[in-house]
Amino acid sequence: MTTIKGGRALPLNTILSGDCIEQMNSLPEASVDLVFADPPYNLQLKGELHRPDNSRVDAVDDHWDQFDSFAAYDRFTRDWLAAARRVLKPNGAIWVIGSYHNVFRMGAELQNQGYWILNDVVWRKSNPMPNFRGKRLTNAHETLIWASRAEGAKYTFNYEALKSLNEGVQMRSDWVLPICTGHERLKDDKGDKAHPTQKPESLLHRVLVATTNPGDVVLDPFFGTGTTGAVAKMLGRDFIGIEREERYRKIAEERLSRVRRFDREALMVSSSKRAEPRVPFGQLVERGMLRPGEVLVSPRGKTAKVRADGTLVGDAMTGSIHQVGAALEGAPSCNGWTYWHFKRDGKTVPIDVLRQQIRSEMSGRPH
Amino acid sequence: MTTIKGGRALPLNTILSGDCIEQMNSLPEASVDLVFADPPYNLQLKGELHRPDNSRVDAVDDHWDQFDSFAAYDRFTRDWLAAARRVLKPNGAIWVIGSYHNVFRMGAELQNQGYWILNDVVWRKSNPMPNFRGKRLTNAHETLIWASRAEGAKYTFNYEALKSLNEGVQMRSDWVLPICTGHERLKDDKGDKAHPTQKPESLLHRVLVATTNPGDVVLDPFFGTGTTGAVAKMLGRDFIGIEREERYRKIAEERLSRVRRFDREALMVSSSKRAEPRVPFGQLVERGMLRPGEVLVSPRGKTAKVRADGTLVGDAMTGSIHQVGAALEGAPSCNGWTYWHFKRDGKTVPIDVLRQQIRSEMSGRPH
DNA sequence: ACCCGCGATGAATCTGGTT
DNA sequence: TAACCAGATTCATCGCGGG
Repeated sequence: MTTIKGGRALPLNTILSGDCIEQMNSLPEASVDLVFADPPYNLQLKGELHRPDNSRVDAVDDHWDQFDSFAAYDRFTRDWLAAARRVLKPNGAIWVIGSYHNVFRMGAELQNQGYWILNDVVWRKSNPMPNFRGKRLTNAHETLIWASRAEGAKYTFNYEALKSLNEGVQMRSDWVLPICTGHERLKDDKGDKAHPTQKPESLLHRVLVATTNPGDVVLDPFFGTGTTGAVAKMLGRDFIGIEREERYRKIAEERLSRVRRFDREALMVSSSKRAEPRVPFGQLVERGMLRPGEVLVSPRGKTAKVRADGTLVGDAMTGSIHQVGAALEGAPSCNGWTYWHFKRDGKTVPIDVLRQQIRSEMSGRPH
Repeated sequence: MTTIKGGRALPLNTILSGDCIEQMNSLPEASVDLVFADPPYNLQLKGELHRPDNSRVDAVDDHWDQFDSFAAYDRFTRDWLAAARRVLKPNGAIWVIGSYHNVFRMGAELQNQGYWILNDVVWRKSNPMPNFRGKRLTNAHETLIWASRAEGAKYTFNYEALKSLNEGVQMRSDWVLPICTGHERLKDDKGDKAHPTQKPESLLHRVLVATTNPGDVVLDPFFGTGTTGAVAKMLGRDFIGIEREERYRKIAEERLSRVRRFDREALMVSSSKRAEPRVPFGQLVERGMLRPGEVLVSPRGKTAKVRADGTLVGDAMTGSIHQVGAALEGAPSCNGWTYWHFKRDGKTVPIDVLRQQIRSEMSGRPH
């Protein structure tokens, strides 16, 4: 348990029982970094059907019947998404997963509530169940939606880590992963599958590496047998689970007790340049790596002269390395660090090399 | 022109001008077999976007894609879907295509109106535009929804035809197809793209082969430059197009005049050459075949540790399996797959064995 | 004829810290 | 809060021109 402002406890790394909406509403607001939600779509709604105006269903037309069950599902979706939004930190984000039965309704409601969709992601199953009757296409994928709490939020995205996971190429919105089978698939006493829709750990691994950092709090309001919690624990994230069914909670507890966290070094992830400390160009001059008066050269042969204050003098233009580069190229912007080169021993070297040198001195450790 | 019951003419193989809702409402009810609709996506683009090389991205900023609010877009969606449903035959079906900006709203409204969703289909683009700022996943797919006019309708589905299109394996709900480029992409007088969102003929080919028969009537209420009509004509289906913008209608008319029935069949057999699928090393980690923190060994006894993002940590060096191998050997390059080994049951095994395992799971994998 | 390198481009809700 | 500005960021493919 961790105590946060207001003195209320955040029940970290535990599974709460009961209704997820009530439980989320009992948590302090703005307290979790990420929500991962795999809600049910086969709700048993018959018997509690009301139109929005509370009139009775007279069932002349099964179209109406359908409308009412969609309305009930929409109410449920609206309520749990609102509860999730309340507990999310301002820069938090959410993942939801579903199939065509429910994902369109979730996506529309996410937008209605002010969540800001970042990507929809297709989980392409490498080993789906075939369509036996040959009446439709093999349903070989599920859809995830990744959204920040609001437009403009500074969501977490470990771009470089995902690029590494994908062998150096930018990660796409379609992910090929096998469904959960074999030893990973939890069984009950009778050897049947313990949960009908257990998600593969590989899917959660990718989600959590992509959009959380170690120490983040991940909430799963439909915890089931605890895949989210298990992967969170492995990856050094904290989790909060909510699950209504006691039998799933028990299986999840047992599963979590067996999970071990990976060691700290393994959890470090490739970081982007953006995360590295900023080095002002002037420092290269101060340190004598470049001399005032020295001439820098662009790839296409333009030149500029270094001044003592770290500005450049080009053709009819003075300013930062970026400004002068942009002006010379007629471009909207320019990264002066990679644009400008200097000469040493007959070789032409980008000035970024000097920045790297300073950075490695600062960290004392090469990356 | 064909005359049907009630004496009203069905304007086959022509492009109607004007508002698609009005035009659909002027057609006789229950008269078309299939609707294919590629409506405005309601993209909400803020500023300009530049590629890393500073070139400007030519974005979809056309007036027809602008809506004031979700409410306005929802009204538009409700109206055109209702109009389409009226003109559909009882056993008719509809395809809509969209991205995360609009597809959830379309899917929900389809369900609300009593359409019966049969599949959602993912068009996985083999050559999408990358995410230039590294802030999200590459948006590498669009979503299609296939729905019958009502639950229980006897919709058309050419199961065997699709199976043969797919080298004898049941067609899945994810289709890998390139975007429309090269000579197929229509250009205007200035050599720029004539329409910002022209769809590839291969996509329409698959849709029409799957869910229509020769002689069926296909209606496209957002005809654009006429891809639906062109493929329908090639395949011996009749079409009705509706398009508001005169410049698109003119281009489509000209295009259709050049199309000949059948001349495409031979070409459309998907190229059988298929390279071995690339398996990123990171997938072995995500799938739990290797654990973060686990130590890999080289033939000459060098070691490195696996991280959660699929990179290796060696002596004073972090990077891909290939980079770290090359660095340790002082070689310009290194095939990490054969260089690195892991231990299981006392045996030392190259990691390439695990890659083979994944590939065999994927095999039989259709495109 | 064939190969290679270069430039162009595609439905995109695409920055973030400091002053 | 708005303005300013440093500076980080791309993959597959096609067409074309030169060798």
